[in-house]
Amino acid sequence: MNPCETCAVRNQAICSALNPDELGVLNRIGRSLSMQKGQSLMWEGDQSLTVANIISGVFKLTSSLDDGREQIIGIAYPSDFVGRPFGNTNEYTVTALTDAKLCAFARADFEKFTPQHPQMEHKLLEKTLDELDRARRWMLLLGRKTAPEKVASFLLEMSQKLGGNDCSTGDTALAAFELPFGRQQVADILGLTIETVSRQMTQMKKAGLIDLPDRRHVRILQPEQLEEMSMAQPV
Amino acid sequence: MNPCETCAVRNQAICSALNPDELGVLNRIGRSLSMQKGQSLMWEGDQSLTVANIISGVFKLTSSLDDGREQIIGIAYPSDFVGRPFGNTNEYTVTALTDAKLCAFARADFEKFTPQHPQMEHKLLEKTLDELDRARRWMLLLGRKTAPEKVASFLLEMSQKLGGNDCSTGDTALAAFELPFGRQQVADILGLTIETVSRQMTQMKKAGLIDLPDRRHVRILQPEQLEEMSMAQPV
DNA sequence: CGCAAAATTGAATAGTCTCAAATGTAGTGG
DNA sequence: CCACTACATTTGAGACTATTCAATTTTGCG
Repeated sequence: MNPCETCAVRNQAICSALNPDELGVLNRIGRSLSMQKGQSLMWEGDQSLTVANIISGVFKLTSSLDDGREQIIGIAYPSDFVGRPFGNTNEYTVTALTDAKLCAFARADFEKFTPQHPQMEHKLLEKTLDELDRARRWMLLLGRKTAPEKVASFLLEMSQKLGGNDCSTGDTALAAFELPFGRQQVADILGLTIETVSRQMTQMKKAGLIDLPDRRHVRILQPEQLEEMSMAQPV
Repeated sequence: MNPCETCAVRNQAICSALNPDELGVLNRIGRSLSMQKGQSLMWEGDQSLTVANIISGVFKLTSSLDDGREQIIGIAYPSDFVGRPFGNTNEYTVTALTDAKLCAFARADFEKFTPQHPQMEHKLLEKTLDELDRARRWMLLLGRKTAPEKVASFLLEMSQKLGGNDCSTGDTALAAFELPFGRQQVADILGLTIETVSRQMTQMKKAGLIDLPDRRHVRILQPEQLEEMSMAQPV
Protein backbone atom coordinates (compact mmCIF):
# COMPACT_ATOMS: atom_id res chain seq x y z
CA MET A 1 0.00 0.00 0.00
CA ASN A 2 1.14 3.51 -0.72
CA PRO A 3 2.10 5.07 2.62
CA CYS A 4 0.89 8.44 1.35
CA GLU A 5 -2.66 7.27 1.89
CA THR A 6 -2.25 7.35 5.62
CA CYS A 7 -0.01 10.43 5.64
CA ALA A 8 -0.91 12.96 8.31
CA VAL A 9 -0.49 15.89 5.95
CA ARG A 10 -2.06 14.22 2.92
CA ASN A 11 -4.59 17.01 2.54
CA GLN A 12 -2.42 20.03 3.27
CA ALA A 13 0.98 19.38 1.73
CA ILE A 14 1.65 20.15 -1.92
CA CYS A 15 1.02 16.52 -2.84
CA SER A 16 -2.65 17.05 -2.01
CA ALA A 17 -2.94 18.19 -5.63
CA LEU A 18 -2.19 14.69 -6.88
CA ASN A 19 -4.49 11.76 -7.60
CA PRO A 20 -3.69 8.30 -6.22
CA ASP A 21 -1.84 7.20 -9.36
CA GLU A 22 0.37 10.26 -9.42
CA LEU A 23 0.93 9.89 -5.72
CA GLY A 24 2.24 6.41 -6.35
CA VAL A 25 4.87 7.78 -8.71
CA LEU A 26 5.84 10.52 -6.28
CA ASN A 27 6.06 8.04 -3.47
CA ARG A 28 8.60 6.00 -5.43
CA ILE A 29 11.05 8.91 -5.63
CA GLY A 30 10.52 10.11 -2.05
CA ARG A 31 11.77 8.60 1.14
CA SER A 32 10.61 8.95 4.67
CA LEU A 33 13.11 10.56 7.01
CA SER A 34 13.14 10.78 10.77
CA MET A 35 15.05 13.52 12.51
CA GLN A 36 15.91 14.22 16.09
CA LYS A 37 15.53 17.50 17.88
CA GLY A 38 18.56 19.63 17.07
CA GLN A 39 19.53 17.87 13.84
CA SER A 40 19.94 19.96 10.69
CA LEU A 41 18.54 18.90 7.34
CA MET A 42 20.61 21.36 5.29
CA TRP A 43 23.05 24.20 5.80
CA GLU A 44 23.23 27.76 4.63
CA GLY A 45 25.51 28.01 1.63
CA ASP A 46 25.39 24.33 0.75
CA GLN A 47 24.37 23.05 -2.61
CA SER A 48 20.66 22.43 -2.79
CA LEU A 49 20.32 18.66 -3.07
CA THR A 50 17.25 17.87 -1.02
CA VAL A 51 13.71 19.18 -0.72
CA ALA A 52 11.06 17.84 1.62
CA ASN A 53 7.56 17.98 2.98
CA ILE A 54 7.29 18.17 6.74
CA ILE A 55 5.09 15.42 8.13
CA SER A 56 5.53 16.13 11.80
CA GLY A 57 7.64 18.39 13.99
CA VAL A 58 8.73 22.01 13.86
CA PHE A 59 11.80 23.37 12.08
CA LYS A 60 13.67 26.65 12.22
CA LEU A 61 15.21 28.31 9.17
CA THR A 62 18.23 30.34 10.15
CA SER A 63 20.89 32.54 8.68
CA SER A 64 23.92 33.80 10.56
CA LEU A 65 26.82 36.18 10.43
CA ASP A 66 30.46 35.13 10.81
CA ASP A 67 30.63 36.27 14.39
CA GLY A 68 27.76 34.01 15.42
CA ARG A 69 24.86 36.43 15.40
CA GLU A 70 21.89 34.40 14.22
CA GLN A 71 18.48 35.27 12.88
CA ILE A 72 15.58 32.86 12.56
CA ILE A 73 14.10 33.80 9.20
CA GLY A 74 11.34 31.25 9.08
CA ILE A 75 9.54 28.54 10.98
CA ALA A 76 8.23 25.45 9.23
CA TYR A 77 5.38 23.30 10.48
CA PRO A 78 3.79 20.04 9.31
CA SER A 79 2.61 20.24 5.69
CA ASP A 80 5.14 22.99 4.93
CA PHE A 81 7.69 22.49 2.20
CA VAL A 82 11.39 23.06 2.90
CA GLY A 83 14.43 23.28 0.70
CA ARG A 84 15.23 25.22 -2.43
CA PRO A 85 13.91 23.76 -5.68
CA PHE A 86 14.98 25.41 -8.95
CA GLY A 87 18.02 27.00 -7.39
CA ASN A 88 21.53 25.79 -6.69
CA THR A 89 22.22 26.81 -3.13
CA ASN A 90 20.41 26.71 0.18
CA GLU A 91 20.22 30.23 1.48
CA TYR A 92 19.60 29.09 5.01
CA THR A 93 20.02 26.31 7.53
CA VAL A 94 17.05 24.11 8.36
CA THR A 95 17.08 22.55 11.84
CA ALA A 96 14.58 20.41 13.71
CA LEU A 97 13.33 21.99 16.94
CA THR A 98 11.51 18.82 17.91
CA ASP A 99 11.77 15.23 16.80
CA ALA A 100 10.35 15.23 13.31
CA LYS A 101 9.37 13.24 10.27
CA LEU A 102 9.86 14.31 6.68
CA CYS A 103 9.05 13.12 3.22
CA ALA A 104 12.27 13.91 1.37
CA PHE A 105 13.21 14.05 -2.31
CA ALA A 106 16.41 14.46 -4.20
CA ARG A 107 16.05 17.89 -5.76
CA ALA A 108 16.86 16.47 -9.19
CA ASP A 109 14.08 13.88 -8.92
CA PHE A 110 11.64 16.47 -7.67
CA GLU A 111 12.42 18.79 -10.55
CA LYS A 112 11.94 15.96 -13.02
CA PHE A 113 8.56 15.06 -11.52
CA THR A 114 7.24 18.57 -11.29
CA PRO A 115 6.83 19.64 -14.95
CA GLN A 116 4.38 16.80 -15.51
CA HIS A 117 2.30 17.82 -12.53
CA PRO A 118 1.44 21.49 -12.82
CA GLN A 119 -1.29 21.25 -10.19
CA MET A 120 1.36 20.34 -7.64
CA GLU A 121 3.57 23.15 -8.82
CA HIS A 122 0.59 25.40 -8.38
CA LYS A 123 0.24 24.29 -4.78
CA LEU A 124 3.90 25.00 -4.25
CA LEU A 125 3.44 28.43 -5.77
CA GLU A 126 0.58 29.21 -3.42
CA LYS A 127 2.59 28.08 -0.43
CA THR A 128 5.57 30.14 -1.56
CA LEU A 129 3.43 33.24 -2.03
CA ASP A 130 2.04 32.77 1.48
CA GLU A 131 5.54 32.39 2.87
CA LEU A 132 6.66 35.53 1.09
CA ASP A 133 3.79 37.50 2.59
CA ARG A 134 4.64 36.14 6.01
CA ALA A 135 8.34 36.93 5.64
CA ARG A 136 7.54 40.47 4.56
CA ARG A 137 5.13 41.02 7.42
CA TRP A 138 7.93 39.91 9.72
CA MET A 139 10.25 42.47 8.13
CA LEU A 140 7.96 45.21 9.44
CA LEU A 141 8.31 43.75 12.91
CA LEU A 142 12.09 43.44 12.70
CA GLY A 143 12.64 46.87 11.23
CA ARG A 144 10.13 49.02 13.02
CA LYS A 145 8.70 47.49 16.18
CA THR A 146 9.98 48.02 19.71
CA ALA A 147 10.86 45.18 22.06
CA PRO A 148 7.46 45.05 23.83
CA GLU A 149 5.68 45.23 20.47
CA LYS A 150 7.83 42.43 19.11
CA VAL A 151 7.19 40.12 22.02
CA ALA A 152 3.46 40.81 22.02
CA SER A 153 3.27 40.18 18.25
CA PHE A 154 5.20 36.97 18.67
CA LEU A 155 2.98 35.60 21.41
CA LEU A 156 -0.15 36.38 19.43
CA GLU A 157 1.24 34.73 16.31
CA MET A 158 2.22 31.68 18.31
CA SER A 159 -1.15 31.48 19.96
CA GLN A 160 -2.78 31.61 16.57
CA LYS A 161 -0.50 28.94 15.14
CA LEU A 162 -0.23 26.60 18.10
CA GLY A 163 -3.01 27.53 20.44
CA GLY A 164 -5.89 25.30 21.08
CA ASN A 165 -8.30 27.01 23.41
CA ASP A 166 -8.05 26.12 27.02
CA CYS A 167 -11.64 26.16 28.08
CA SER A 168 -11.07 24.69 31.51
CA THR A 169 -12.50 27.81 33.02
CA GLY A 170 -15.52 27.82 30.77
CA ASP A 171 -14.64 31.43 30.14
CA THR A 172 -13.98 33.22 26.89
CA ALA A 173 -11.15 31.81 24.85
CA LEU A 174 -7.87 31.97 26.73
CA ALA A 175 -5.25 30.61 24.41
CA ALA A 176 -2.65 28.42 26.05
CA PHE A 177 0.15 26.79 24.13
CA GLU A 178 3.54 25.15 24.33
CA LEU A 179 6.39 27.04 22.76
CA PRO A 180 8.66 24.92 20.60
CA PHE A 181 11.36 27.51 21.31
CA GLY A 182 13.69 28.35 24.12
CA ARG A 183 14.25 31.98 25.09
CA GLN A 184 17.35 32.30 22.93
CA GLN A 185 15.39 31.13 19.92
CA VAL A 186 12.61 33.60 20.62
CA ALA A 187 15.31 36.25 20.70
CA ASP A 188 16.63 35.00 17.36
CA ILE A 189 13.16 35.23 15.88
CA LEU A 190 12.58 38.77 17.10
CA GLY A 191 16.03 40.22 16.56
CA LEU A 192 16.53 40.83 20.30
CA THR A 193 18.77 39.47 23.02
CA ILE A 194 17.70 36.70 25.34
CA GLU A 195 17.78 39.10 28.28
CA THR A 196 15.42 41.56 26.62
CA VAL A 197 12.97 38.79 25.76
CA SER A 198 13.09 37.51 29.30
CA ARG A 199 12.53 40.96 30.77
CA GLN A 200 9.61 41.71 28.47
CA MET A 201 7.93 38.43 29.27
CA THR A 202 8.23 38.76 33.01
CA GLN A 203 6.93 42.31 32.75
CA MET A 204 3.90 41.11 30.80
CA LYS A 205 3.36 38.45 33.40
CA LYS A 206 3.53 40.99 36.21
CA ALA A 207 1.10 43.19 34.30
CA GLY A 208 -1.34 40.28 34.17
CA LEU A 209 -1.37 40.05 30.38
CA ILE A 210 -0.04 36.52 30.26
CA ASP A 211 0.76 33.62 32.52
CA LEU A 212 3.93 31.54 32.33
CA PRO A 213 3.26 28.22 34.08
CA ASP A 214 6.70 26.99 33.07
CA ARG A 215 9.34 28.17 30.65
CA ARG A 216 7.85 26.43 27.66
CA HIS A 217 4.21 27.28 28.31
CA VAL A 218 2.31 30.49 27.78
CA ARG A 219 -1.26 31.40 28.51
CA ILE A 220 -2.70 34.60 27.16
CA LEU A 221 -4.93 36.28 29.71
CA GLN A 222 -5.65 39.63 28.04
CA PRO A 223 -5.68 39.09 24.28
CA GLU A 224 -7.09 42.55 23.50
CA GLN A 225 -4.44 44.39 25.47
CA LEU A 226 -1.76 42.19 23.98
CA GLU A 227 -3.13 42.97 20.54
CA GLU A 228 -2.98 46.65 21.32
CA MET A 229 0.56 46.35 22.58
CA SER A 230 1.57 44.54 19.39
CA MET A 231 0.52 47.43 17.15
CA ALA A 232 -1.15 44.89 14.91
CA GLN A 233 -2.80 46.24 11.83
CA PRO A 234 -6.59 46.03 11.90
CA VAL A 235 -6.93 43.78 8.85
CA MET B 1 1.21 43.77 -34.20
CA ASN B 2 1.41 42.42 -30.72
CA PRO B 3 3.14 45.05 -28.59
CA CYS B 4 4.73 42.27 -26.54
CA GLU B 5 7.15 41.66 -29.37
CA THR B 6 8.89 44.92 -28.74
CA CYS B 7 8.52 44.78 -24.96
CA ALA B 8 11.66 45.75 -23.08
CA VAL B 9 11.28 42.90 -20.60
CA ARG B 10 10.12 40.32 -23.11
CA ASN B 11 12.92 37.95 -22.19
CA GLN B 12 12.97 38.40 -18.43
CA ALA B 13 9.37 38.73 -17.27
CA ILE B 14 7.24 35.69 -16.60
CA CYS B 15 5.71 35.94 -20.06
CA SER B 16 9.07 34.93 -21.52
CA ALA B 17 7.81 31.38 -21.04
CA LEU B 18 5.13 31.88 -23.68
CA ASN B 19 5.24 31.37 -27.44
CA PRO B 20 3.96 34.08 -29.81
CA ASP B 21 0.44 32.59 -30.00
CA GLU B 22 0.05 32.39 -26.26
CA LEU B 23 1.49 35.86 -25.93
CA GLY B 24 -1.26 37.11 -28.19
CA VAL B 25 -3.88 35.73 -25.85
CA LEU B 26 -2.16 37.20 -22.81
CA ASN B 27 -1.83 40.52 -24.54
CA ARG B 28 -5.57 40.65 -25.05
CA ILE B 29 -6.28 40.45 -21.31
CA GLY B 30 -3.50 42.81 -20.27
CA ARG B 31 -3.30 46.54 -20.59
CA SER B 32 -0.41 48.89 -20.59
CA LEU B 33 -0.33 51.30 -17.69
CA SER B 34 1.77 54.40 -17.14
CA MET B 35 2.42 55.68 -13.66
CA GLN B 36 4.00 58.79 -12.30
CA LYS B 37 6.59 58.97 -9.57
CA GLY B 38 4.80 58.79 -6.23
CA GLN B 39 1.62 57.08 -7.48
CA SER B 40 0.49 53.88 -5.80
CA LEU B 41 -0.71 50.86 -7.73
CA MET B 42 -2.32 49.14 -4.76
CA TRP B 43 -2.67 49.56 -1.02
CA GLU B 44 -1.96 47.38 1.96
CA GLY B 45 -5.16 45.72 3.13
CA ASP B 46 -7.06 46.26 -0.09
CA GLN B 47 -8.63 43.47 -2.03
CA SER B 48 -6.26 42.00 -4.57
CA LEU B 49 -7.71 42.96 -7.94
CA THR B 50 -4.67 43.69 -10.07
CA VAL B 51 -1.38 42.02 -10.82
CA ALA B 52 1.28 43.36 -13.17
CA ASN B 53 4.64 43.00 -14.81
CA ILE B 54 6.94 45.97 -14.45
CA ILE B 55 8.19 47.20 -17.81
CA SER B 56 10.13 50.22 -16.63
CA GLY B 57 10.67 52.13 -13.42
CA VAL B 58 11.30 51.19 -9.80
CA PHE B 59 8.65 50.46 -7.17
CA LYS B 60 8.68 50.18 -3.41
CA LEU B 61 6.61 47.67 -1.47
CA THR B 62 5.73 49.02 1.95
CA SER B 63 3.90 48.09 5.09
CA SER B 64 3.21 50.48 7.94
CA LEU B 65 1.98 50.72 11.50
CA ASP B 66 -0.94 52.90 12.60
CA ASP B 67 1.34 55.58 13.98
CA GLY B 68 3.06 56.07 10.65
CA ARG B 69 6.18 53.99 11.09
CA GLU B 70 6.89 52.50 7.71
CA GLN B 71 9.04 49.65 6.48
CA ILE B 72 10.01 49.04 2.88
CA ILE B 73 9.69 45.29 2.54
CA GLY B 74 10.61 44.96 -1.09
CA ILE B 75 11.84 46.79 -4.16
CA ALA B 76 10.60 45.87 -7.60
CA TYR B 77 12.48 46.50 -10.84
CA PRO B 78 11.68 46.03 -14.52
CA SER B 79 10.67 42.43 -15.33
CA ASP B 80 9.54 41.86 -11.73
CA PHE B 81 6.00 40.81 -11.03
CA VAL B 82 3.88 42.71 -8.49
CA GLY B 83 0.55 42.05 -6.88
CA ARG B 84 -0.92 39.07 -5.12
CA PRO B 85 -2.30 36.31 -7.34
CA PHE B 86 -4.17 33.43 -5.68
CA GLY B 87 -4.91 35.43 -2.57
CA ASN B 88 -7.60 37.88 -1.61
CA THR B 89 -5.77 40.79 -0.08
CA ASN B 90 -2.72 42.85 -0.84
CA GLU B 91 -0.44 42.61 2.15
CA TYR B 92 1.45 45.74 1.17
CA THR B 93 1.35 49.01 -0.71
CA VAL B 94 3.07 49.26 -4.09
CA THR B 95 4.29 52.74 -5.05
CA ALA B 96 6.26 54.04 -8.02
CA LEU B 97 9.56 55.67 -7.07
CA THR B 98 10.12 56.86 -10.62
CA ASP B 99 7.85 57.31 -13.58
CA ALA B 100 7.01 53.80 -14.66
CA LYS B 101 5.28 51.54 -17.14
CA LEU B 102 3.42 48.36 -16.30
CA CYS B 103 1.67 45.56 -18.08
CA ALA B 104 -1.36 45.06 -15.83
CA PHE B 105 -3.97 42.31 -15.55
CA ALA B 106 -7.18 41.89 -13.66
CA ARG B 107 -6.34 39.22 -11.12
CA ALA B 108 -9.37 37.19 -12.19
CA ASP B 109 -8.24 37.19 -15.82
CA PHE B 110 -4.71 36.31 -14.85
CA GLU B 111 -5.88 33.39 -12.75
CA LYS B 112 -8.00 32.13 -15.60
CA PHE B 113 -5.08 32.31 -18.01
CA THR B 114 -2.55 30.69 -15.77
CA PRO B 115 -3.80 27.08 -15.44
CA GLN B 116 -3.46 26.62 -19.18
CA HIS B 117 0.09 27.90 -19.17
CA PRO B 118 2.08 25.99 -16.59
CA GLN B 119 5.40 27.17 -18.02
CA MET B 120 4.44 30.70 -17.12
CA GLU B 121 3.35 29.64 -13.68
CA HIS B 122 6.70 27.95 -13.35
CA LYS B 123 8.45 31.24 -14.16
CA LEU B 124 6.33 32.94 -11.55
CA LEU B 125 7.26 30.25 -9.05
CA GLU B 126 10.96 30.77 -9.73
CA LYS B 127 10.60 34.51 -9.31
CA THR B 128 8.66 34.06 -6.10
CA LEU B 129 11.27 31.67 -4.69
CA ASP B 130 13.99 34.21 -5.51
CA GLU B 131 12.01 36.97 -3.82
CA LEU B 132 11.53 34.81 -0.75
CA ASP B 133 15.25 34.17 -0.50
CA ARG B 134 15.91 37.88 -0.87
CA ALA B 135 13.31 38.81 1.74
CA ARG B 136 14.79 36.32 4.18
CA ARG B 137 18.30 37.54 3.62
CA TRP B 138 17.01 41.01 4.40
CA MET B 139 15.52 39.72 7.65
CA LEU B 140 19.03 38.89 8.85
CA LEU B 141 20.04 42.46 8.12
CA LEU B 142 17.01 43.95 9.87
CA GLY B 143 17.22 41.73 12.92
CA ARG B 144 20.93 41.42 13.53
CA LYS B 145 23.05 44.01 11.77
CA THR B 146 24.24 47.32 13.24
CA ALA B 147 23.67 50.66 11.54
CA PRO B 148 27.05 50.78 9.77
CA GLU B 149 26.66 47.18 8.65
CA LYS B 150 23.19 47.93 7.34
CA VAL B 151 24.26 50.94 5.33
CA ALA B 152 27.30 49.14 3.89
CA SER B 153 25.16 46.15 2.92
CA PHE B 154 22.63 48.43 1.31
CA LEU B 155 25.18 50.31 -0.78
CA LEU B 156 26.73 47.09 -2.00
CA GLU B 157 23.36 45.63 -2.92
CA MET B 158 22.45 48.80 -4.79
CA SER B 159 25.75 48.87 -6.60
CA GLN B 160 25.18 45.29 -7.70
CA LYS B 161 21.66 46.00 -8.82
CA LEU B 162 22.07 49.43 -10.37
CA GLY B 163 25.76 49.93 -10.87
CA GLY B 164 27.37 50.02 -14.20
CA ASN B 165 31.08 50.37 -13.80
CA ASP B 166 32.47 53.84 -14.12
CA CYS B 167 35.71 53.19 -15.87
CA SER B 168 36.55 56.80 -16.58
CA THR B 169 39.69 56.37 -14.55
CA GLY B 170 40.69 53.23 -16.37
CA ASP B 171 41.19 51.77 -12.92
CA THR B 172 39.69 48.72 -11.34
CA ALA B 173 35.91 48.71 -11.18
CA LEU B 174 34.56 51.59 -9.14
CA ALA B 175 30.83 51.22 -9.12
CA ALA B 176 28.88 54.45 -9.40
CA PHE B 177 25.11 54.59 -9.44
CA GLU B 178 22.06 56.73 -8.96
CA LEU B 179 19.88 55.91 -6.00
CA PRO B 180 16.18 55.79 -6.77
CA PHE B 181 15.65 56.54 -3.06
CA GLY B 182 15.80 59.57 -0.84
CA ARG B 183 17.39 59.29 2.59
CA GLN B 184 14.08 58.66 4.31
CA GLN B 185 13.41 55.75 2.00
CA VAL B 186 16.83 54.31 2.64
CA ALA B 187 15.99 54.55 6.33
CA ASP B 188 12.69 52.75 5.67
CA ILE B 189 14.55 49.98 3.87
CA LEU B 190 17.09 49.50 6.64
CA GLY B 191 14.88 49.96 9.67
CA LEU B 192 16.77 53.07 10.80
CA THR B 193 16.00 56.76 11.11
CA ILE B 194 16.92 59.25 8.43
CA GLU B 195 19.40 60.89 10.77
CA THR B 196 21.26 57.66 11.41
CA VAL B 197 21.47 56.90 7.69
CA SER B 198 22.77 60.38 7.01
CA ARG B 199 25.38 60.17 9.74
CA GLN B 200 26.61 56.77 8.57
CA MET B 201 26.94 57.91 5.00
CA THR B 202 28.89 61.06 5.80
CA GLN B 203 31.15 59.03 8.06
CA MET B 204 31.82 56.58 5.23
CA LYS B 205 32.54 59.49 2.96
CA LYS B 206 34.96 61.01 5.45
CA ALA B 207 36.63 57.62 5.79
CA GLY B 208 37.14 57.55 2.03
CA LEU B 209 35.04 54.43 1.46
CA ILE B 210 32.54 56.15 -0.80
CA ASP B 211 32.00 59.43 -2.59
CA LEU B 212 28.69 61.31 -2.63
CA PRO B 213 28.77 63.70 -5.62
CA ASP B 214 25.19 64.72 -4.90
CA ARG B 215 22.43 63.40 -2.74
CA ARG B 216 21.22 60.85 -5.25
CA HIS B 217 24.57 59.58 -6.43
CA VAL B 218 27.01 57.22 -4.82
CA ARG B 219 30.39 56.00 -5.91
CA ILE B 220 32.04 53.14 -4.13
CA LEU B 221 35.74 53.76 -3.67
CA GLN B 222 36.74 50.87 -1.41
CA PRO B 223 34.54 47.89 -2.25
CA GLU B 224 36.57 45.44 -0.18
CA GLN B 225 36.44 47.52 2.98
CA LEU B 226 32.76 48.15 2.44
CA GLU B 227 32.24 44.42 2.03
CA GLU B 228 34.07 43.83 5.26
CA MET B 229 32.01 46.44 7.04
CA SER B 230 28.80 44.84 5.77
CA MET B 231 29.57 41.48 7.42
CA ALA B 232 28.54 39.81 4.18
CA GLN B 233 28.66 36.07 4.14
CA PRO B 234 31.42 34.64 1.97
CA VAL B 235 29.13 32.74 -0.38
C1' DC C 1 20.86 15.06 45.52
C1' DG C 2 23.97 17.42 42.60
C1' DC C 3 25.19 19.08 38.28
C1' DA C 4 24.92 21.58 33.81
C1' DA C 5 22.14 24.26 31.12
C1' DA C 6 18.62 27.71 30.72
C1' DA C 7 16.50 31.64 32.35
C1' DT C 8 16.19 35.63 35.17
C1' DT C 9 17.78 39.77 37.35
C1' DG C 10 20.84 43.78 38.03
C1' DA C 11 23.98 47.61 36.83
C1' DA C 12 26.45 50.06 33.53
C1' DT C 13 27.26 51.06 28.72
C1' DA C 14 26.68 51.91 23.97
C1' DG C 15 24.06 52.75 20.06
C1' DT C 16 20.28 54.60 18.01
C1' DC C 17 16.55 57.73 18.35
C1' DT C 18 14.29 62.15 19.33
C1' DC C 19 14.00 66.83 19.03
C1' DA C 20 15.80 71.07 17.36
C1' DA C 21 18.45 73.93 14.50
C1' DA C 22 21.30 74.84 10.55
C1' DT C 23 22.56 73.97 5.97
C1' DG C 24 21.99 72.65 1.30
C1' DT C 25 19.22 71.87 -2.99
C1' DA C 26 15.76 72.15 -6.61
C1' DG C 27 12.20 74.52 -8.54
C1' DT C 28 9.35 78.88 -9.32
C1' DG C 29 8.22 83.28 -10.65
C1' DG C 30 9.71 87.96 -10.87
C1' DC D 1 19.64 85.60 -13.62
C1' DC D 2 18.45 85.97 -9.05
C1' DA D 3 15.62 85.94 -5.04
C1' DC D 4 12.47 83.26 -2.76
C1' DT D 5 10.23 79.25 -1.21
C1' DA D 6 9.61 74.53 0.02
C1' DC D 7 11.74 70.59 0.95
C1' DA D 8 15.51 67.31 1.84
C1' DT D 9 19.56 66.58 4.23
C1' DT D 10 22.97 67.30 7.62
C1' DT D 11 24.53 68.30 12.16
C1' DG D 12 24.26 68.66 17.20
C1' DA D 13 22.87 67.63 22.01
C1' DG D 14 20.46 64.90 25.06
C1' DA D 15 17.34 61.03 26.20
C1' DC D 16 16.17 56.47 26.13
C1' DT D 17 16.01 51.71 24.65
C1' DA D 18 18.17 47.62 24.23
C1' DT D 19 22.66 45.56 24.85
C1' DT D 20 26.57 43.87 27.40
C1' DC D 21 28.61 41.79 31.13
C1' DA D 22 28.14 39.66 35.50
C1' DA D 23 25.85 37.33 39.09
C1' DT D 24 22.00 34.72 40.73
C1' DT D 25 18.15 31.68 40.42
C1' DT D 26 15.56 28.11 38.37
C1' DT D 27 14.93 23.97 35.79
C1' DG D 28 15.55 19.39 34.03
C1' DC D 29 18.07 15.28 34.34
C1' DG D 30 21.44 11.60 35.59
